[in-house]
Amino acid sequence: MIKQSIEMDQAAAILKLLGDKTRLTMMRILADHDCCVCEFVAMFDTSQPAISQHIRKLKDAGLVKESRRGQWVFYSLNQQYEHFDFVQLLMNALPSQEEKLSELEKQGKRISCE
Amino acid sequence: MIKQSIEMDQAAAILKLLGDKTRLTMMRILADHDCCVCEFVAMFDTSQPAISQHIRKLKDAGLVKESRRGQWVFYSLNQQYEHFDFVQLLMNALPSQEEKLSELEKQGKRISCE
DNA sequence: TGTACATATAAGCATATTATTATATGATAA
DNA sequence: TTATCATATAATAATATGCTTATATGTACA
Repeated sequence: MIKQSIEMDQAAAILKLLGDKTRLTMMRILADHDCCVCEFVAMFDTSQPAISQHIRKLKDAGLVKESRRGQWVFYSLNQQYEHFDFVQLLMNALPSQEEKLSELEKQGKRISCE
Repeated sequence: MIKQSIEMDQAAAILKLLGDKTRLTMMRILADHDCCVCEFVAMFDTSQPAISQHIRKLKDAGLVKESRRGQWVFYSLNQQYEHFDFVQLLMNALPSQEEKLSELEKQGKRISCE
């Protein structure tokens, strides 16, 4: 088995993207479940355009993929991403962000998208 | 055994630091051997002050530690760093940078510091 | 078709980042 | 003690980043 290793500039680019608390948290959440934009907006203390712009960076880099479901746009980790295993390794080293979602649920904001 | 998990803002801060090709490569090299500043300067295609400033960021964050040996300043990974295991996990996922050092050796620049 | 909701994009601004040049500091050795 | 080498710091300039507000797009539904 050949160990396909990531190159340094690619790794640096990924780490740079993940070196932002909002994006990193989004990714960690997506590692557990798909999420729609409005949930992220409710979850983070920032504006909808800011969220949208963070997501776009992740999408442009290929880390996440989108799927529209009616009015809503859901995002998920892109398992076809060239360095998905590298991303996963990282996500596994981070604490689950379940509370973020349960908070939403408490506020009744989770279901609003489903 | 309690799994001491890193917090998201700390993780993001580390990833941000490592999200720079020069710093990331430095760290990967240090994961294998201590290195002195002049070696880094010879290795990367950038100025001595630029290198010095990158190292400072890593040092300020606690990721590396310095030790002066005569005229030279050597750096090494700080194994006492609170999130050393997180850093190591990352380094292990990256390709060895041995060629960078062997290039130096070829040019006779490696020994210049020892 | 028009209104409402979800999301994306554009433009502008404040701040952060990184490199460069010039200079300072610190150690060694003649 | 002065010259030299190694490294750090300061000042500055160019560029990147991330936010905000305003607006556009896309979908659903009355």
